[in-house]
Amino acid sequence: MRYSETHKAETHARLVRLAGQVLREKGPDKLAVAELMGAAGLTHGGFYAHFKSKDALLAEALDDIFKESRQKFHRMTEGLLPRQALTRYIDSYVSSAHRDRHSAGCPIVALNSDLPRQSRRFRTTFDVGVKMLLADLADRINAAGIADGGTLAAAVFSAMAGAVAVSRAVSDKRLSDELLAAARASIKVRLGLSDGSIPGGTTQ
Amino acid sequence: MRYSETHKAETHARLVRLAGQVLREKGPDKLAVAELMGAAGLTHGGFYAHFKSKDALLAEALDDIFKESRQKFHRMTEGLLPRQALTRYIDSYVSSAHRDRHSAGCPIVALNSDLPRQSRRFRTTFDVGVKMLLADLADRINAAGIADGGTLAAAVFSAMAGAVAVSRAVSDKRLSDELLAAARASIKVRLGLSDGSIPGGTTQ
DNA sequence: TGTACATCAGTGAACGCGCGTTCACTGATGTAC
DNA sequence: TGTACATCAGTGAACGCGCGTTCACTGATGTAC
Repeated sequence: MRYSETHKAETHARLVRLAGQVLREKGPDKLAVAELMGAAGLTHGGFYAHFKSKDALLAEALDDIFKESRQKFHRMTEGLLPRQALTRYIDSYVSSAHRDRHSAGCPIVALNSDLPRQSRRFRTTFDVGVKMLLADLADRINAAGIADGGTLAAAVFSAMAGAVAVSRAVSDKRLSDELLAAARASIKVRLGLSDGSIPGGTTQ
Repeated sequence: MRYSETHKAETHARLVRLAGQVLREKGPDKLAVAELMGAAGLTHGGFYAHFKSKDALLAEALDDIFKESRQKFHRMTEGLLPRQALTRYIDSYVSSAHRDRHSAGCPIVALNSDLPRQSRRFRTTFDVGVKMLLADLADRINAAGIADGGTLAAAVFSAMAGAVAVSRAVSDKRLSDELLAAARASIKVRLGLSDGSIPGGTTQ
C-alpha cells in the first residue's frame, strides 16, 4: 500500500502523542515499544522506521508533553488578571483532577523519581522543560506584583509538584485529599493570594 | 556448613538493610534479586529461604527504611528547643546532602513516581510510613507554638519532598541548588521560622 | 563412644517471560521509458 | 498507452538479554540410639 504525502509525519506525530500519555502513566521503563505500536494499530517492527531507538522516542515525547503543557497553561489563564491567573493555575495544578489523570498531567510529577535513572538526552530535555516552566511561572508572579518572582517560582513550583506527587503516591484517598487541600491553601498563603483559611471545596 | 543460631536472622536483616539502600537508589523495578544476593555475598537461589517473593522483600525493606528514618529524625533533634528542632529538620531535609545521597534518603522522595505502580502491600506499608511521618511533624509544629500543625505538616512536608525530588530530577546542578535554597527559605517563611531573606550558604 | 540420620542455609542449573532491536520481506503505487 | 522497476511504510519471525522463580542437590553439624 502506498500512503499520502503527509502519512508518515502523521503516524509519527500520533506515536509521539500516544507515547506521551503512556510515558506519564507507566513511566519510561514500562512503556513497551510493541505495546505502543499495537495501541497505534501497527506492529512493532515498524517502530524503527520512525525512531532511532526507544530512547529517541522518549525524548521526543517528553519534549512534546512540555510544549503541550505550556500551551495548556497559557490557554487556561488567557484574559485573566495576573493574580487571578496565578490562582487559577495553582487551583488546577494542585487538584484531585490532576492527581487522577496521570496520562495528561505534569511530566515532572509523573516522572519525578524515574529521572535520575534516565539517559542524558532525556534528562536534558527535561531540564529545558523545567526551566521554561519556571520562567513562565516567575513572569506570572512578577506580573501579579509579588516580589522576587524568580526565587518564589522555584519554591512554589516544587511545592505544587510535591503536593501532587505525594498525593499520588499515597493510596489512602482521604489522606491524599487532605494533602492536596492543605498544600493548595498553604501555597496561596505563601504568595499572598488568600488569607490562610481553606476556602470551601476542592477543584475537581 | 552449619550456622549459628542467630545466623539466619542476621542474614535476613542484612538483606533487608541492603535492599533498603538499593531500593532507594534504583527503584523497586531495577532492584534485581540476583544482584542483591550477590552484593550480600550469596547466590540468588537462597533468596527464597528468606522471602516469599521479591514483593515481600520490598515491603519489608520499605518498612525498615521508615523506621530507621524516624529514629534518625528523633536523634537529630534530640535536646533541641521545638523551633530549633523544626529548623534543623527542614535544613537537613531540604539540603544538597539529602539530594545527593539517594540510598540513605527519604523513601518518599526516592520512590515518588514509582508508587502508583506498586503492589497493594507495598503501598499500604508506604501509607503507614507517611502517616507516622506526618504525625511526628505535626507534633513538632504544634510544639513550636505554630497554629494548625496537622494541616501545615501536610503542606510543609509535601513542599519539602517536592523540593528534594525536583532537585534530583533536574540535572543542571546550578538550577538544582537554586531550587533547594529557594524552597528551604520559603518553607521557613511559611512557618514563621525566619524573616524571608535567604541566609547565606546551603546546608551541605 | 561411635554410627546413621535429620536438619537446613545456601548452591547453581533451568524455566518461562517480557522486551528492545534487527532484518528479510510485502505490496500498493509512482515513475521512467 | 503499456510494461518494468523503484520506493517505502509497515510486517512478523527471530535474536539476545535480564529477570523472578523453582527445585534437586550439597555439606557441615546436631541428635538419636
